[in-house]
Amino acid sequence: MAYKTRQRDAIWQVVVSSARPLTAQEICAEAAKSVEGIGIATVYRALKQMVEEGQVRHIDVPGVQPHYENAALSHHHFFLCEECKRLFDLAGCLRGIANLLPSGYRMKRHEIVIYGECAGCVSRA
Amino acid sequence: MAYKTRQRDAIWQVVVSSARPLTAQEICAEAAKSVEGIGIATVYRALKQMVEEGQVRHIDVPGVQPHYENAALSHHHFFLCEECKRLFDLAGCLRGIANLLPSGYRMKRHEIVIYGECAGCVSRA
DNA sequence: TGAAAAACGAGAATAGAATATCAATTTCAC
DNA sequence: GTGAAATTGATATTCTATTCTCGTTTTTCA
Repeated sequence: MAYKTRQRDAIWQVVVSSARPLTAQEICAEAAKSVEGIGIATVYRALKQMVEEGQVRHIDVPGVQPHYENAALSHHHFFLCEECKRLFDLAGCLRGIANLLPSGYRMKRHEIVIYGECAGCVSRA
Repeated sequence: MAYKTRQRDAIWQVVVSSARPLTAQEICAEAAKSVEGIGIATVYRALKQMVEEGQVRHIDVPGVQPHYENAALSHHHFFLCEECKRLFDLAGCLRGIANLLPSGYRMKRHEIVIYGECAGCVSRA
């Protein structure tokens, strides 16, 4: 049985209230504001469980550590700022992706990642 | 100065004559057919140099080891077969990718990866 | 309230790709 | 052909995100 703990509550709160995907480190740092001294192992344990239970999504983008976000968010893709290395959500998707497939191939899912500079870094430059 | 060696020739030949991106391991195994006993360190060294010199492209797709391919190939994306774990090239691209960007964001490049089953695995199933 | 089960935190251990090391071999310019 | 410089292959080492270990603490529920 799963126990309800201050640590897990804090981790969950951080994930669902974030406007963008976060790394385990970022989640740990943010959760530490509510639960002082929370350990990174606890964050990994909780995230792993939440991913298995389908509440949290694990996001792998080349070039940066894995990120995590609320799995309830609708289908979308990501933007990686090469300047500040932060990952952002992109709204919407594209049509015609299946047209890229050679005949005989079956598509199960797809990922789109855009690399560049976020608004903050563009204006700061 | 760079010396021309049997090993490098073999590695280069494997890369340019492959119909799809290969991993360092695959390249090593394939190159071993021309140069018996070629070591994995040599493959990594050669690939690293070729990437720096712009002849070879380093491809990072989540879930599989890095792959390498001829950098002279025109812009395209990738398909990962979740059954046989092989990576394939997809011809062409999509329009309107920049439309996904929030205002103020600057796109430098993009990646599209489709996951599914390749023709071989579909027909074998 | 008490006891069993689960979770915690700190730090050690793991794993796997990539790099470094180094003696032996190969390449190249002359 | 010769010697300096580069490369090779085997293996040790590094690196770092994640998991494991384990003694302690917290949660749950009768």
